[in-house]
Amino acid sequence: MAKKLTPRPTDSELEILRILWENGASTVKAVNEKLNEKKESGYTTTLKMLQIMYEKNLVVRDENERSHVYKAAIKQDEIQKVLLDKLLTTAFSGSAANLVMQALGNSQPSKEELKKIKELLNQIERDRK
Amino acid sequence: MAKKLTPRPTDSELEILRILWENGASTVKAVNEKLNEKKESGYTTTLKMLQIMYEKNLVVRDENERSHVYKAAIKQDEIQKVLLDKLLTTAFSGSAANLVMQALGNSQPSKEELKKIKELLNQIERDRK
DNA sequence: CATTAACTACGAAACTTTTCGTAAGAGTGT
DNA sequence: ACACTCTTACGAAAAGTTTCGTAGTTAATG
Repeated sequence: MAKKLTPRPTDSELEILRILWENGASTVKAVNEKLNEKKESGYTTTLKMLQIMYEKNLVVRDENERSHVYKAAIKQDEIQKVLLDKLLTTAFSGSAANLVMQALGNSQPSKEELKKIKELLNQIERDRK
Repeated sequence: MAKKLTPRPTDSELEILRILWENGASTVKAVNEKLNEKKESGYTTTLKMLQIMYEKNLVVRDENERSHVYKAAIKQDEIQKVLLDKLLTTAFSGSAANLVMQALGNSQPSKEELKKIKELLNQIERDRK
């Protein structure tokens, strides 16, 4: 049975994962074009990154076509959880409430978002009982 | 005028900053001892880290005593904001509400914490009007 | 005043991550 | 078959981070 260790993408890897989550399965060319919207980056650099990510099982690829098609191998949720946990322990000393309050304070949540958050809070309280 | 660029501590630097935030001004020895509670780390390694952090202005130091005394040069809040913003854009595509909900979902906020969060939400709504 | 202990400074090795150049294969058109 | 283009593979340079050994300084102690 293959071991399943927590994925810890580096910053660059995360950038690429975001493109794959947003755009779905993509060729190296497509990923590279997206990357280049933000910053200059050579084609083979992107290729190499994807190859490394493939070795690390961060992505899967379909080699049937001449241009391989890459796809994120992990869900965005999972990485969000991993990174959130890490931030929580390293920068917030484990206090989720502090983290949440900072996040709310620093952002401009819409009315709908506020509502959804409140509902979640109510639900947590209900479940608690 | 001195330039003020966003501090981006590395993981190890953040570990040391946490110790300084928690324990206040500390000698290399004290920091190293704290570090060693978690993992083996040579004295000169810690010293070097603090020296590098000093060059980067992540810490200040008092050289009056033979053992220099280091102190975090940035408030924990500031770093929290920087890292939260980064996480928000890189992993949550900018959706603070999603981040907040994940954080609430993954943690067990106490009754008091829930209350504080609700109050903050109410306040945001009030200010909105 | 020599020895030892507690420090700092600093270069450089070891590791990790990112970037890129070059080679080679495969398909297309002449 | 030849040249041209698009693509992958891969080694290795470049850049960034972490760890540590060694040398030198200061202060205290016999």
